[in-house]
Amino acid sequence: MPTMDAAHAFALDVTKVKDAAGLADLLREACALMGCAWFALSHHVDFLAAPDRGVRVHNYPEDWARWFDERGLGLTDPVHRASHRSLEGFFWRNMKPLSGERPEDELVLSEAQRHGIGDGLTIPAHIPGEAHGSVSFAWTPGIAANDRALLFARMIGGPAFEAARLLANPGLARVGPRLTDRQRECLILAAKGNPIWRIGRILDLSPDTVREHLRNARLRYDAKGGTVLAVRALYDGDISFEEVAKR
Amino acid sequence: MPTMDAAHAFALDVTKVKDAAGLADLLREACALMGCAWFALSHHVDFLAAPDRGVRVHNYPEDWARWFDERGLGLTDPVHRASHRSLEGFFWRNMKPLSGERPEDELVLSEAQRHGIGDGLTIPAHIPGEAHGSVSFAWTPGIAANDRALLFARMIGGPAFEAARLLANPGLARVGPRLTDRQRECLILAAKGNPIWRIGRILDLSPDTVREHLRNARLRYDAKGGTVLAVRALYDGDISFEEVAKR
DNA sequence: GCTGGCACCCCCCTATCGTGCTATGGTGGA
DNA sequence: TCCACCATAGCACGATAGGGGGGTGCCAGC
Repeated sequence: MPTMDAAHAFALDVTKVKDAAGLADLLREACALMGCAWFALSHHVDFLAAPDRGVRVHNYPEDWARWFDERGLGLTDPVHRASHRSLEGFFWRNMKPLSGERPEDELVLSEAQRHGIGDGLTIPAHIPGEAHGSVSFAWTPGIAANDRALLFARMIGGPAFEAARLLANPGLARVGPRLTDRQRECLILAAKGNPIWRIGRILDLSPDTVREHLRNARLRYDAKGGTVLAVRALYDGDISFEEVAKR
Repeated sequence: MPTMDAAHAFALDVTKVKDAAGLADLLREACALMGCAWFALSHHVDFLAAPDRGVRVHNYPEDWARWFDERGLGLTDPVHRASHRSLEGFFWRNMKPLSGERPEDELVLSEAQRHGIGDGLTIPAHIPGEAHGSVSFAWTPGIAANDRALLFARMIGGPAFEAARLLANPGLARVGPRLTDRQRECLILAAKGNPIWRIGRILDLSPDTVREHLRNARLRYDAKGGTVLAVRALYDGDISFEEVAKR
């Protein structure tokens, strides 16, 4: 039975996990409490065909995970899409209005069904300017996710994701190409709307140097222009809205 | 006593609230269950000296609210800052490592204390590319926020904020200057890195028209350049990361 | 009937950006 | 020692954006 005490214990334990396996064990236990078959905690990192940033811990069938990955569903997946539009956690059966409809969705859901994944629920996890993700629990076809499980998932989802975040990047829990300090400084000023010459004056650099830093930053993100660079750096957490907010 | 059943009831009731007063009543009840004195649900909308976007519901002393507003603490407030760096909810007494230190913080906290606001906890609420906010509960000085309250707040924070979001904008739950459709289309394509001439080709418009739409969009956001426009439109929810993600 | 907002189109001009190439000095690891 | 990476700086060119004009037609609200 999922209880507040169990959630409390989970929140305590999860701060102590050392690796993904430990996190998986805890999620498996939580899963058992809720009577569900599957769990999946994942960063949504397909944004730039990301290499290995972020963490994914799940007990889905390997077949399904492969099918999912081969199609690069990290962002297109209806559950992930819905989780980008919500914050409170939702049942999959209720997510259509959140994610809108896409022709491929039907295929994804039926394929999941084929792999023994029926109804489920998802707790979104967002931090402004950092990697996004979600924690999901799913049941075998025929069993409906219930309210109590959703409440329980709400209690443990945040801590679980926070733990994953720390595992992904023990240092500052940031994901992404990680610009150099100078590149970040230049980018932040540029994203605030400063022309290059003023960035140079502010940082006491030659305009050409600033241009060079921005150029290298663009290279890292494979971004054609300054706008794309800013957007991607924001999404990936190299810069945050707070830093870019004009003050 | 905050229980899962109470949280469940809250989550049901909160979907039915019609106005801010109704939401306040529910939060007051939740507050009573947790034994706390204060609640505050708020969008963090000081970003652009925002006029009236977003919702704020609280029972803080008027004096304190005024003091807070006069200083424009919407973004600078240490609790809000910390909530921009976390997702799982936190006790105020533990938030220093999250928010970093600023000299003014001491003043804010002691001023809060002076108004009868002691320890508390905050549940952050973020949606990529939408308004940020948080739900906080606070106790009178001397009483410490407890774990059970945190768990309870985790269960009700999301639904409460979601309700506030819908109140703020019954239509699509979006906050911000709301660009016209054409402006949005142009901006999205521009933020993907397309040069104006290509945007024109895609939308079957003259480049000058595209330029015109972008110009008007910039005017609305009072944004100097395209980068600033994209960042602000992202922050305010006129466009979302998903739309801007290269595909 | 007027005003305002929106979408649409056209012109010009200049500041800025994006990019290609080069080069130096420092640092840290293999 | 050498290589890789970073920060710094410079130069030159073409592409682009941003800002300033000028218009048209449509529709809603007063």
